[in-house]
Amino acid sequence: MPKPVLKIALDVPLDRLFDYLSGGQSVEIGQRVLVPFGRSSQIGIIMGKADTSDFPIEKLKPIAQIFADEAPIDIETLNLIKFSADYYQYPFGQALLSALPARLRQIAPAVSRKQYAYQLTDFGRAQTIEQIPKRQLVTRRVFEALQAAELITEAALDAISSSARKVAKHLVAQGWASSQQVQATIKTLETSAAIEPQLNEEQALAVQRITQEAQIFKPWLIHGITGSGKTEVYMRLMQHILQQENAQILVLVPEINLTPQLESRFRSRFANISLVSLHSNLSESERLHHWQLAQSGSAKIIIGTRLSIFTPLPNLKLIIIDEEHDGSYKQQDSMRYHARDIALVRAKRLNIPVVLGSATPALESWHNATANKYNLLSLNQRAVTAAQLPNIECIDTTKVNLQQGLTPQLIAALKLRLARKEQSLLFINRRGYSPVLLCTACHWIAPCMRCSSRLVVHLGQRKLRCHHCGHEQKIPQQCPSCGDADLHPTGHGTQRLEQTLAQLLPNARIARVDRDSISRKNALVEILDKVHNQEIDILVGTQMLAKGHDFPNLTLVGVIDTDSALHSPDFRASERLFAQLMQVAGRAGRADKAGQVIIQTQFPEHVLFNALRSQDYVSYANAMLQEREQVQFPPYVFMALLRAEANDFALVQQFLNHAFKLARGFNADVTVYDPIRPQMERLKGMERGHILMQTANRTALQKLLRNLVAELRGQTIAAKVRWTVDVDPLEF
DNA sequence: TTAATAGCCCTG
DNA sequence: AGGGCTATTAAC
Repeated sequence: MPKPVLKIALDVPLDRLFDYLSGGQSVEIGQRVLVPFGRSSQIGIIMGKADTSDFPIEKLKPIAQIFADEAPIDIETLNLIKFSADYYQYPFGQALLSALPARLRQIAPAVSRKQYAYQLTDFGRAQTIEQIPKRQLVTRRVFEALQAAELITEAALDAISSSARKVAKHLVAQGWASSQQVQATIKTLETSAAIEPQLNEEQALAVQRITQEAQIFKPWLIHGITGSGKTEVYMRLMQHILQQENAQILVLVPEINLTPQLESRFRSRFANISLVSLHSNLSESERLHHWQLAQSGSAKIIIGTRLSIFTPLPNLKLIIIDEEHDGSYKQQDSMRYHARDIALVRAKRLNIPVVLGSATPALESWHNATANKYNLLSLNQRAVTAAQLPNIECIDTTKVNLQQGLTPQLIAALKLRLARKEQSLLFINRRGYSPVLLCTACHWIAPCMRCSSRLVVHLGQRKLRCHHCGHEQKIPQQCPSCGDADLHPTGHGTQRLEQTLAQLLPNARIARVDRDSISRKNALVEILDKVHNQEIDILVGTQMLAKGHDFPNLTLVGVIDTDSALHSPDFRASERLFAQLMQVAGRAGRADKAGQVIIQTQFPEHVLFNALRSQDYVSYANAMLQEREQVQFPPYVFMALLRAEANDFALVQQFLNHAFKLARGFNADVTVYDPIRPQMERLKGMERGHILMQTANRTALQKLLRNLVAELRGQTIAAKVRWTVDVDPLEF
């Protein structure tokens, strides 16, 4: 006789389970159900079964529906999400439901697993590959695949390219192929795997050491300079792990911009192994489909962004975290988890290795490596032996005459590359035309009405725009403060730099890469293709360009203005800047051509630039760690923030003062600082404030937060503000 | 958190 | 009495 009471997790901000009657149906833990809740319905997950309830049993409602044909979520995944919800002080039900694909959170549509498969029509069989233009590579490969096999499923098409489905549909429209619906299975193409390059000594050693201990929990930190071939090491490890039957591997990547590259490298190396990606650019049904392939164990390699750390993976044997220092592993809303930290927990619980890779590890990770909590593996040689490290120089902008923000040295270097038919990259971390609109008469600066920020001039659209809240307005004709008509866009952004370059170097072919120019889905890929085909001479862009793109003919990198980060009040700003500059510098001279990096700055003697010039992450990291230890900042202490915001700052103040008194009373081991305002005092019309809590004792902090949150929930003042706890915050 | 409802002041 | 507002409380 099945137990009558079910404990169910729901997507509600109440940190507890709800009891329902099973109605005599047999159910499993982890199964998805539909239940009546209040006057509506909710999707829930069964977390337990019991004979009785603490709630009056006659008030319990029966569940409305069990999704019995779906595989339940396994206990390991449920426990991992439970741990995260507890650690990050977030309601478990919400944590759990938000880890599922959106389709599984919706009440209406049943799960769709129908899939299409394609085959050539008689007409299609009569065609030859020569009829497809050489440049339509994907179309050619799809056509070849269709010729070779009787029936090609969508999963198999995915293995060719992410655009292969579209191509197949196009072939149907042309009458070359026909489609039919099939049972969802997963087949992959048998194609010849890409050739494996020779490993250098360091790479070989890294692979050897990790594979020797591949059956147990061990965190590895691969510190490899740009171009040292980290990806090749990952792939050898994956090959080794995949020898175990059914083994699954999770590869975390920071952002979706990076995924297609890594994905295609993995696809060509592991041509006959099923690989899926999980990221927010997928359609809802694709995401569900990939997630289910992962959950069923049929997908062996899973490449995903931070959320994929919570994907059910029945045979997970290895976790790889690429660019582990990247801030996008930390979620900045709802449950503010850090995917890298959760990955460590997951690997430990499964007793499997976890590999972190970076050219500039996060100081937290570096600290763990020097303390022997992580095993450090260094790759100091570039994998292409001919490739040399770039020559980095700083130009003092206070000592030369700038031409539209550019130093003569940088302009000369750009001209030289043009003459040599080599490519250049200019890095400027400010999009738009200019960061401020200034009235030269009264020094009024256009502010955002909803945020404590300045509006950025976007000349192309003749608009002022707030980069924090998205607010847009027309550029005023005269100063709203003094009526003067002399309003000047001041400072440089990507658009202005692009325009300046076009004037200075009229023959250069220039492309700009920032969030504005690549809003279209394929725009970035198209520009990068053009760069590869030598159709672009100069790339202008923001940090988007810093990541993982390999341009063999790029020999010059110019860095325009990063000085503001040198003196930022955020103690992590210099760590981020160093990582970013190391990364952009690494874009120069990857192949056999020596690269040059020119940094324009007012502070050429700054220690950060000295470390950068010698490409010396290690000594700079050690110096930063020493500083952090002296002033007792992370990783030497643990921090948590209680953040609050409301339309009315008085409410924020009232709430934080109350919380402050509570927190002070809980635990003397934790230092609780007075409520303060963050750098961005106002954001999207909300007044903000926070309390910082700090301690060397993580357990004490956890305990305090648990008590504090429990106490605050349900207090009247807490209902009047929006508040969240941020454990191990990255931004203040 | 949302949403229903209890409580309160106001008008008529 | 009932409209309109805010504060309180339940959600299984």
